[in-house]
Amino acid sequence: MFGLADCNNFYASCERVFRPELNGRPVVVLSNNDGCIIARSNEAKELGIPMGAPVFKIRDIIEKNNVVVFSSNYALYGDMSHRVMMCLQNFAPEVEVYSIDEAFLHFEGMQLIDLHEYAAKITHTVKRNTGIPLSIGIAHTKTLAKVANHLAKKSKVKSGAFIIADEQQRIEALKNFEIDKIWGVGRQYAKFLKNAGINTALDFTKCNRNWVKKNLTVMGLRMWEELNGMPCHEIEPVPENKKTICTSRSFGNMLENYQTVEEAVSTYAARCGAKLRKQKSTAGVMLVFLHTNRFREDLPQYCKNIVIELPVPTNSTIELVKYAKAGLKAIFKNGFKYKKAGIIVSELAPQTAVQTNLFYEVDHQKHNNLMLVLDKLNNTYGRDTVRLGAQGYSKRWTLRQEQLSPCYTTSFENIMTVKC
DNA sequence: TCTGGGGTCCTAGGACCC
DNA sequence: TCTGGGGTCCTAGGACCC
Repeated sequence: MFGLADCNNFYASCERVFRPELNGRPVVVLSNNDGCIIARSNEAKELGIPMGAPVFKIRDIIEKNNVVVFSSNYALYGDMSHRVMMCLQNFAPEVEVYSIDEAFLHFEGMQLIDLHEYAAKITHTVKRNTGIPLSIGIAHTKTLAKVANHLAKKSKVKSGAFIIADEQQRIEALKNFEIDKIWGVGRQYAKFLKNAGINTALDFTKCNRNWVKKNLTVMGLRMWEELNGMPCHEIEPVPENKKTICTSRSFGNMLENYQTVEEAVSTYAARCGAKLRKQKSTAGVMLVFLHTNRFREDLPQYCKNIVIELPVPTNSTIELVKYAKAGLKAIFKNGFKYKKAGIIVSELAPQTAVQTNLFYEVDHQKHNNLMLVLDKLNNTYGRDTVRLGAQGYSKRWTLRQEQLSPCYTTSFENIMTVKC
């Protein structure tokens, strides 16, 4: 059996762990730059606040109902996520961390006498140890476990668990399960399937196999098989290395000045370097992009990217920043108000297998040694403690985060305060 | 005034090979 | 009027996930 453990309203719940007086009150968490709603407590959902809504469009709901608003605090959520995942490791031989707030558990080889009891024990323990409420769905395939998890959340049973163990339960669960809630059915497929008269998960499982493959590709076919109880997706306890890495941000304010954009882009390149080194990869190709604010139809628009082939694959921040700056120089045009820029690195390869270039003069060993020290310092004392001059000091481009909570669990000062 | 930031996989079609 | 039969690799675009 597979279990899917999914934290309830994760970001909002993280904030509440350290502000227990907010229990029972509507809480929302915003995206970067305090732009959109990306997490809601149950009370906020009941007020009809939609997921993804730009916050300025629902300002009146927020004020009228005294909704508590937080900027996103990924240092906090990342650390809380880690605690939840560590706790889940104790309950199954194989655990796959699927996202910041979700994990698949594979109960392979376990003699589970009473699944309900065991699932309830998991949710209870995670809540007790971390403060985070959890729902868990258990079934014979990952896709069915996803369905079960949805039903666990919907039914609001105290244990937070829902189990699809036999054929009758499977049919019962799928009978009223809306097609667009299935894992793997997005907006386009939902529209297509509804047009074809397929409205529930059960309808879908009764479709002709070839028809499914023809119209929804092999992805759809796997979905169909999994919903019919035949596992296609295995558990992946060890995460694969990334094949592309992207660092991009919208700026807190629109930027016109070249120097300022260059500082931002250099910082994104440095961040890509750190991510590459973390998974022991080098990048062979870099893409730099830049664009104006597409929502401001009253302003002139500009959107451009450039692809740079690196002469020798690298993960050195010094080199990556150099190429990022060159790329930016090639695409930057004066006279526009820029809103967002980013770096995407690809053609990733293991850093142990770099094909060098006879005519390239960079001393890679020297760079590697330097990066090792740089990472060590920044991991210990905080991001960008040591950085390239190109990344700047002005911070005129940084995020807007007006409702940021303290990093309760990761900031040195906070931890000391709590202990005292 | 204010609109997020990451990723993956699959397919069709074109260019090229023999 | 008639125009072979295999392949591979690459890319853009479209779908999906959190």
